[in-house]
Amino acid sequence: MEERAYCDCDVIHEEIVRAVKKKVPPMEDYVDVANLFKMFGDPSRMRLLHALSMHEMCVCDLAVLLGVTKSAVSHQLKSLRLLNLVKYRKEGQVAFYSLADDHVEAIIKIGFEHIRE
Amino acid sequence: MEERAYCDCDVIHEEIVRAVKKKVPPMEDYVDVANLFKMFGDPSRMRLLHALSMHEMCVCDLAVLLGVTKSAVSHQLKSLRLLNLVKYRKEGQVAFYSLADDHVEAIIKIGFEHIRE
DNA sequence: TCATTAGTTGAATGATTGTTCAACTGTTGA
DNA sequence: TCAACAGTTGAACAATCATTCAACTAATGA
Repeated sequence: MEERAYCDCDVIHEEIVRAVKKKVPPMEDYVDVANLFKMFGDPSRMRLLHALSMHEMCVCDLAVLLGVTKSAVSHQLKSLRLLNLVKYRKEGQVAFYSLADDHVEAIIKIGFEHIRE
Repeated sequence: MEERAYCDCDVIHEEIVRAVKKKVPPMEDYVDVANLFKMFGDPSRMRLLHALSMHEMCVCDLAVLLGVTKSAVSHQLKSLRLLNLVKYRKEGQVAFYSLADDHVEAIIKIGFEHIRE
């Protein structure tokens, strides 16, 4: 993650490395993209997102469906909310969660397509 | 990750949960999809994959470009190889790595698009 | 033939992360 | 007014993971 000054070997194909280096976006972009995909990189969270792609649900429903505590679900939903992957509407004390937009569903879809190739 | 028998709350919307439960794929599928996205969920690996999307490269080139050891790169490439996300051709002692197919590039692309929305 | 070099591997380590527990907030309705 | 309940939060813990180091394999070329 951190930039290092040395390496235990020399570059072999300098021209290529130099050319690629020129086109490399700032580190921050990679961190953002990685943080995005990290949300899809856990089976429980994947199940949660996939469930929400079928129907909006409250925290208790999700907890029962996934077989984990309300707390676990709430923690996960918070991470997902911070990255704008889910949204919710409140009805009394009940929070109905759903996917934030079609992008999220598209990523879920591409994932399932890939493993069933 | 493990199935639990209890939950600290009751289901609120039984019909919804039952309906969704019917459409839920086996756990193994979620594990596979999660393992796929996990590969894109690390900034270093994301940089590595993005670099390979521009040009095939050997382990040393990648190590210098990313500022990590050959060993680190080799470990990452092994994980990526096991999931069929990268392939390589050998020329003497030099292994030229590249993305396995267009699917991989598509996922990288969708990630960058998402963060620049 | 042997020193050099590209790449791999396994163990060790430090960091990250997913879950639970317990305590909390805020809303409802009796 | 207050008990019940949906949801959140933070600390703690166990598991996972990315990296390094050191030792190794195999190919090159002098």
